[in-house]
Order: sequence, then C-alpha cells, then structure tokens
Amino acid sequence: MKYWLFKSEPFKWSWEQQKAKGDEGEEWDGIRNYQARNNMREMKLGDRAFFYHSREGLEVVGVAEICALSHPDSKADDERWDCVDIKALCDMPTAVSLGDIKANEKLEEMSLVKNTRLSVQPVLENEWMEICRMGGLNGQTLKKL
DNA sequence: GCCAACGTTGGC
DNA sequence: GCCAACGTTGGC
Repeated sequence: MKYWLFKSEPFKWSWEQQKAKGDEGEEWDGIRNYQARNNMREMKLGDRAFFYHSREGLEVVGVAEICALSHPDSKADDERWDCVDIKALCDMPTAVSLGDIKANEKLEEMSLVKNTRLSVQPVLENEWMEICRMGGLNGQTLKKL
C-alpha cells in the first residue's frame, strides 16, 4: 500500500463534498500537470491519501482511498490527461495544519513543504504515520479499514 | 489580492 | 535547444 496527498481548494471541491459522495467516490479531474498525472498513474486500488485544503484552510482534513485506477479524465479535451477516483475514508479527528507540518522536522522533506505547487504528491510511510499521529489517528489501525 | 515559484509554449 | 513570454498554483 502506498500513500499520497491530494490538494483541493475547498471552494472548488471540499472534503465535505467528497464525503457526501460516499463510497461511490469522485473522479479527481482537472489535473493538467505531468508530475501530478504521473503520480496518479502509479496509484493502486486501496492506496491511501490525505485530503488537503489549499488556499483556504491549509490543513489535512481527512483520509481517502483510491477506488478507481487511472483512466482518461472525462473533463479533459485532450487525451494526455488521466486521473483516478477517490472516496472518503475517515476524518482527521484534529486537522493537521501546514504550520504544524512545517514545524515538524520529520516532515521537512515533504513536497507539501518543498514543492508547494505539486497538487498530487507521494507521501513516505514514516511521514504518513507521523501526520496520522498528529491528527489523532492510528496509522496502523487505518491500514485495516 | 499579491506575487514568488514553477511549468508550459512557441519563436528563433 | 534556448529562453522570453505567459499561465497557474498556492502561501501569505
């Protein structure tokens, strides 16, 4: 199982909207960046992802699961662009802010800190576990959900 | 709302 | 293949 992080501007697509979709999930359309697309192409069913609110909020608000492998983006007018579908898995009991992440030296290598403009990015397992801990989740228990 | 950082495009 | 111009993202 691999770990990822998806950014979304909450006034465009929020965690609340994602949760409202339930197990049906939602296509992560609109990505027009090769690095982000390539990350999505590497995702497997059941991989986990943090859902991060950018521009407003600036915090990890929930955990999602990949529920459809990479496929053409239905909203793209160009066949270059693929995307996965994700579904909400659980809330972060306590949202983990960018400030908290920046202040934690275990997380200083994250793309969230070093490459702020990458909207779909991989998360290392130790980083995943640390953010779960900060947010009040047990990362090991989460694996079995 | 501003602007720095970064990515892409296209003329040469 | 370089690089100027342009577009977008996202923190502040």
